[in-house]
Amino acid sequence: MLRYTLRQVEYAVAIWDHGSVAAASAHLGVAQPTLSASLAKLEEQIGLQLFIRHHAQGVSPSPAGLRFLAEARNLLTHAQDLQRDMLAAGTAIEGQLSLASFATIAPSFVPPLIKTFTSLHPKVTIRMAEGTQDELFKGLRGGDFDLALLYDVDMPEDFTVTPLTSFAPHVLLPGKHRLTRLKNVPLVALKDEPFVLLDIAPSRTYFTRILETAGIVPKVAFSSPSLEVVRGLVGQGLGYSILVTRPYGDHSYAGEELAVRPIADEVERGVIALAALRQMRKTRLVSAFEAHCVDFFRTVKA
Amino acid sequence: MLRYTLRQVEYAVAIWDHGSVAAASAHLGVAQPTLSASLAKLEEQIGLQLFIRHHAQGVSPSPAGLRFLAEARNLLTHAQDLQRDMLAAGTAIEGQLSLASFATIAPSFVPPLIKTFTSLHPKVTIRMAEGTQDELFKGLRGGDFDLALLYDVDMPEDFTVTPLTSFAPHVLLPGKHRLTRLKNVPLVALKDEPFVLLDIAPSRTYFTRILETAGIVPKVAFSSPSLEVVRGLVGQGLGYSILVTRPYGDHSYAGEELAVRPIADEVERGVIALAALRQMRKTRLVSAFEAHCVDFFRTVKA
DNA sequence: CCGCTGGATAGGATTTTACGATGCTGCGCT
DNA sequence: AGCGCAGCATCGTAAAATCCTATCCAGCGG
Repeated sequence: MLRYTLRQVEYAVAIWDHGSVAAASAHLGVAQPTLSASLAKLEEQIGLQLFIRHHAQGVSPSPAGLRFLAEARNLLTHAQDLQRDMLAAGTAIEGQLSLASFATIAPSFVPPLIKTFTSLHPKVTIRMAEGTQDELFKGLRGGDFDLALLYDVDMPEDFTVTPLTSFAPHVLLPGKHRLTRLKNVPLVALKDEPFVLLDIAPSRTYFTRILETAGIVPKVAFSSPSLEVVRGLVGQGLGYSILVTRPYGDHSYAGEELAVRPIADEVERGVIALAALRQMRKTRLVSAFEAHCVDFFRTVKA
Repeated sequence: MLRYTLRQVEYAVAIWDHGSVAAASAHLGVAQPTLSASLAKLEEQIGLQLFIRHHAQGVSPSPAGLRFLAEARNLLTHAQDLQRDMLAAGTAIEGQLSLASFATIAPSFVPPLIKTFTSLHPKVTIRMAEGTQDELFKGLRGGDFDLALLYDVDMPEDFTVTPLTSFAPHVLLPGKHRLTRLKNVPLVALKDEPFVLLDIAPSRTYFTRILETAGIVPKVAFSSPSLEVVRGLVGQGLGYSILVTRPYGDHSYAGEELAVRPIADEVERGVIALAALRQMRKTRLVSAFEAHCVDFFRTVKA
């Protein structure tokens, strides 16, 4: 248990600097008896007489006091540095931001977001992480991330959600599929086709809900948690898929041609949002990044 | 002005270490609401949320909190180190002692005193200084010295004095002086001899007082603040002197023979003492050295 | 000897810190 | 599904710390 306070150290060092209790009192804007008592108490608590009192002539450090005071000043600056850093961390836009992103969203949006934000605020560094929705939730709740970029689907109550933009899901077909003739694909047309499901929460429930809302029971032929594996499977002609994320270039990793078609029906759009733990008080850095994301997607859309 | 206390930091770090307020409470022996309130206040004062609260599952640091806590732990160990050092400085026999000595006493006694003390307490270092009585007083009052070794003559009221030993003053004569025939020299025999005065306070008044008490008005032919210069002057046959300090070997620096004779009269002895500022609370190191000096002179005399 | 300077003390108001008791909420067990 | 448990927050209150104003007291200088 510590037996002295930073306040006491602060006062003692000020008395040292000014050579007298009275001078320190004037300089600190604290009553002289306050300093006198504080010093007496500090001396009692550390069991060391710090100053020699000269009547009407101030005080001077004792030999042992001198050693304490030198060290005490170090401690004081240490404490002041910490305070400065922390006040800055709460109010300035600098330091580290921990951003997590849903795996399929990250590649398209995180790099440009970071690029534009850090060029506005060069003193900011951003740590990135990816994961499934559950991992993002866990990370936010566990304090691993400040913010998470994800789809606004099945969000628990303890998060705040800031919608950024939305995308209509599309049908993904093998390049040579007969339905590629259609400009827009009605969901009923997929009724009997084999379905390749992107199997990550919450995408899984989102996609099946779209189909079931249209009265279709999807025939899940394959499923994978990897977007690129799903695209590869479709490319191989093993079925169709319904996706929101649309990488640049309509080819799978293996090179097969893919066809992307809008859905003719009115369907629930995939809403990309920024989530934060509701109970977390946001630092200015976090708020600034949040605002930046909103801006970014507004200007991208326009 | 610092906006947080070491106590708050201590508690916050403990909460971090134990993963929950309740666990920290049990470990610190402090009521849980106390920690809870202390933490809330700290968070408010530094403007940062440090922990995320999990209902019935403890707390975990937020991303920003983690950075604070890491730094805070450094500060805490810094503060604890300082406290440990200072408690040790007050109670253990280690660290630095600042010892001043009256110039003529130093050469004979300071080296053996230090030798014996540091061999008993190897962790002690001793800084030495020499000076005239006035310089010793000033240094003690100004906090430059812990203790001063001096003659107990004309001591102001604001010092404590610990007598260590005493020496009878002696008459110093040129080697060939006619009075060297006497085994003891009565002071009246010096009545018309030229006197060489060791002119340092308080020796000056001490020696003249001895002579005047015997009804003699000394004929001061020469005076010098240096013991060895006085001995040299006597060696040259320029007069006699009265001294207390008696170096080994009865020759001056220049090599002239000197004769030392006891004083036949009953005279005031020169009392060597250890002085400290009365208002100074003594550290254990200072007390130990004081006790050692008393011991040392008791055994030397025996 | 008197006034000035500067530290210590006294008394009292305010703030802080601590406690016990209790409330509230999510998790896990039955 | 409900219930108990775990764990943080809140409330009320007592004790302690902090700070203020007013005053005292001791050296020093004129």
